[in-house]
Amino acid sequence: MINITLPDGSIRHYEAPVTGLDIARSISEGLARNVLAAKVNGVVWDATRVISSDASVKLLTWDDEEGKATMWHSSAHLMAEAVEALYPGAKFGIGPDIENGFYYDIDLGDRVISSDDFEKIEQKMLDLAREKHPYYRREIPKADAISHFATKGDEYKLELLEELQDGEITFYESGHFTDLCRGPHLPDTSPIKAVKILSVAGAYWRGDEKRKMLTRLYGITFPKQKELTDYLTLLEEAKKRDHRKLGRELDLFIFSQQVGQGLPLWLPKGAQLRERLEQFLKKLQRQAGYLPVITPHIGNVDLYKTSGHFAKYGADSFRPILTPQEGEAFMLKPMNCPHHCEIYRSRYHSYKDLPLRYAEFGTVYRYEQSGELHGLTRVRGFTQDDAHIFCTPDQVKDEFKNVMDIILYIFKALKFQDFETQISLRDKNDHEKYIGSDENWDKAERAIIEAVEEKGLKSVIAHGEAAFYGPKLDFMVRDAIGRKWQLGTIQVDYNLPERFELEYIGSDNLQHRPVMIHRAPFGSMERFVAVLIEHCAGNFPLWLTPEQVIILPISEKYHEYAEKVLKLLNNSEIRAQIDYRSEKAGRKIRDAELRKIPFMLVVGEKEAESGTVSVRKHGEGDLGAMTPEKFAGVVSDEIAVLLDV
RNA sequence: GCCGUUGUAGCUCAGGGGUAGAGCACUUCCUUGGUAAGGAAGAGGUCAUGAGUUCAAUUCUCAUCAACGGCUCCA
Repeated sequence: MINITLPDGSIRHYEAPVTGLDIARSISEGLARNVLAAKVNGVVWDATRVISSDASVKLLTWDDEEGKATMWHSSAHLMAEAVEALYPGAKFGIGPDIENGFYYDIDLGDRVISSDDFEKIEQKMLDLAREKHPYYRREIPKADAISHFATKGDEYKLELLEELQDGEITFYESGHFTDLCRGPHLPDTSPIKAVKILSVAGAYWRGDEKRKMLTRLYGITFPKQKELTDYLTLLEEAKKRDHRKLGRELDLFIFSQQVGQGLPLWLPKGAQLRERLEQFLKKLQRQAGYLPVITPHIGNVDLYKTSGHFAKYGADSFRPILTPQEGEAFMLKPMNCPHHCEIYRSRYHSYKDLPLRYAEFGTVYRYEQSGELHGLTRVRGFTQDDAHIFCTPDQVKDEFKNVMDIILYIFKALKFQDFETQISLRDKNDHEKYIGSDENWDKAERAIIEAVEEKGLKSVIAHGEAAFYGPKLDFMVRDAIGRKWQLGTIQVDYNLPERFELEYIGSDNLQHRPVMIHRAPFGSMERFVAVLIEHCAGNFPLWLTPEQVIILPISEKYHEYAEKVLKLLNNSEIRAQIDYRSEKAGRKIRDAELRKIPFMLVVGEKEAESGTVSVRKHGEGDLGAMTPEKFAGVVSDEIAVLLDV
């Protein structure tokens, strides 16, 4: 007798060992048809795997993340089978499920797969799926596994096998494809009804740039054709939010090959947007006790030797600039912190001065590999909303929390609700990668973890992701197509104060070393604006948007009245313009809607006579007529609401 | 940097061994209008750059540059 506890707490009794599929059948045929895998005592298993003792079981379907993952993992095998059939002799690396679909890394020898080949692979997958091949799980001795792949000549699987212990090796077989795999998998291929190969890319074997580059095929599958269609529509919609596309359409920024790759040119509207963000943060920083500083765009190489940046990144930086006479070497500023350290060092400090918070919108230049550049999110010249807080060790946690408050306020004001936070700690086994003592690292890591806990923020801990000089807390936000970008960052640093021999005189009249906190709530203006564009699809909050209002005269006869309205609005600090073109109202409205201008004011005979404006709101439509004064009130009210968070 | 794809007008794209096309945008003219595109005419391109093949290259080959999708990297 076996007792199976289901998620609702009910217990079902079975005479003999059962599989997840058996349990599903005993509940309903419909469930049995939909079950993709079974979670047995918290571990995802094949639905066909025998459960021989009492267990709690959750049957997984397409509605469960783990059900989807199982389906996609099985789909990766299906794709591999199709590729093997179409490209005999292909060798296979790894093929996991991912957030949206799956991929498989394949060594095709001299052959190349391009997007033209996707259709035939999709078709082959569908043909194979229809044959309803079961996925068989087999436990296999290591020696047999090795001989299988040695015969096949697949060195990648052999390498993976080297790391596995005898007794924990399983093979999965479906159709003509056998793979070294931990599983779990679908009962058979039949749930895979809709297939799309999404893209092909190169990927280094085991993520190591020194090793061979394999062909990585990305795909996704669904149990229904409609879900695939919906997913593809979603992708199309996301593309419309792409900041590179909107940046051009809304005249925010451009790139020029003449100027150089990764060097954005901010157009007037983009510059206004960015300046407004800067002013917003500057105000917050004034209130929080930050002091502005300004430092040059270049710094002597020795400065970066002192900071340690030169040793770490010198080889991967823009080459130093030399003076013609003296032969001095200057680097384009890759970081603001060394400059700020020099400012701190320029005079004696008492503990009474601390914390000292130096803030600067500092433009830095970093050589990023050409393949890395991406719109405004990854550039070679960018402006950090940087600040460095010099404080006593006791002040670290409070200062850290104050910075978190600023970041959280900004995210709230801009409606970034679904951000993630990541605590990046060092890899304790890798001493090469970091500078500074273990003791200081421990102190800094503890301070961050505690501050995050005390703020009640949910976060993930990433070991080995710390900067070389200290641990950090990053705020990550996703772009339109789900890629994660780091925006705000707070980093504790015990190392630069050491390297620059920074000091303060304590109440004991002895010299002490301050702690430094690097922080940038936006991260970089470029990346932040990029993510903001995608986040709001170009419909910026009223207080930020470069053009708040456009006045649309019905005909030339009302230009004079339009100008009167404009003057009034400008006096109320509202950013408005007049569309003087000799176009019909419908046309002017359409263009203003496409430009995503929040308010349109239609003025014609009626309005001129009654001293009103007809207000139309972007995306909503006609709000009716009101006096310009009342409209100005509407605008300032809306801004007040947006900023009251 | 690596793998793959792409590069034709400001933008979106069609075309194709015999020195180029559309729509939108732009300019001018007509039109003076009421909540998502009024009409006409015009101007605009060394077909990314450089070599090669050819009687002839924007088209084919190669290289370079850049963009795009990934990988690696990211102070």
